[in-house]
Amino acid sequence: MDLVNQLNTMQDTDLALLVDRFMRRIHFGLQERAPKFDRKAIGPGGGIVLMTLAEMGCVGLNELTKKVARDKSQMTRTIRSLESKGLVRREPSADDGRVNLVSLTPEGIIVVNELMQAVAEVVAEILEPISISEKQTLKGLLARAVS
Amino acid sequence: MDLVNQLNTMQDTDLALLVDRFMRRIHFGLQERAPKFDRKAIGPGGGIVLMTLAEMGCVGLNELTKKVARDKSQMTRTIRSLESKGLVRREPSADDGRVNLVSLTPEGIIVVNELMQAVAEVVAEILEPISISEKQTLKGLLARAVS
DNA sequence: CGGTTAAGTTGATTTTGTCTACTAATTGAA
DNA sequence: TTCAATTAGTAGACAAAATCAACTTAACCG
Repeated sequence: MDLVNQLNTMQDTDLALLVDRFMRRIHFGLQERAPKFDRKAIGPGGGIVLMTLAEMGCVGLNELTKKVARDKSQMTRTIRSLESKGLVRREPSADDGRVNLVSLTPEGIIVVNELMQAVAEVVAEILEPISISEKQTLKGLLARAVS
Repeated sequence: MDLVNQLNTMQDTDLALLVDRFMRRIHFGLQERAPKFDRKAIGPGGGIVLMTLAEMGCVGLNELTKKVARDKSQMTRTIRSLESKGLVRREPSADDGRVNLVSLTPEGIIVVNELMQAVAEVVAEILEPISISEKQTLKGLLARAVS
């Protein structure tokens, strides 16, 4: 790594802090609005799973776990909780007897739509100081980084 | 809000997921390297506080709490833990008898430097697919958003 | 067939987050 | 000046999430 790269790397530290603060602001923003959309008390953990399911469709628990970058055992419990609330459905895969396919129920779709609207509002609020084209840039960069 | 804005806002949802995944990847990256730099077992919570202190210098607990966007009572406990490890120091403020000023000790500075190097490496690794100028853009956008 | 790997579950433990109540110091206005 | 309201910080209790290890079952591969 050359000198320019090294100097640049050292500055990346605060990027981690920025991302953390971004995350926390989303969190607080959603918490404020929770009474309006979180009637099922899904919480942050459940919310991320639901939104990821909305993105991925019907998917095995393990694959879902990798996507959200959390622990398998925790995912089992989160899914069970969402299932008990009627928001997701599980069915054994026909192809592979080990995998349990998880997907949103019709009610889950309603709930995740309400959630996503709240998330969109909160994010829009946080990103208010930057322009629309900059938002696209930001999203594109993040997507390339974490893909 | 006009139609274009509204459409755009709806897409902001996945930005929250991207930020979450980014955060988790930093987390896992650091966890892998933890044996190499986290000799004091400060953990994620302590790490964020130490890095924030490195950024802010000597600062009251309440101000620090607002910066990292966490709970006051939790911050009290985190600081106490770091203090017991000799990484931070507390002293009552001369100006205001209520505030406890927190700052890094010399040992804390050493530890936070090691930590920041690890963070920088992990972030650089995650951001490997994007160019240096794009990193600057990303950081600038995030800074403007969460400032 | 038998060993190895992968998916998922369970249990135990720790770390964080959250909420309420509290003390002490400060502020500010009658 | 005095007293009510606010602010900084602490403590306790509890809930949510993360972590780690052990285990079952199914699939894979030689």
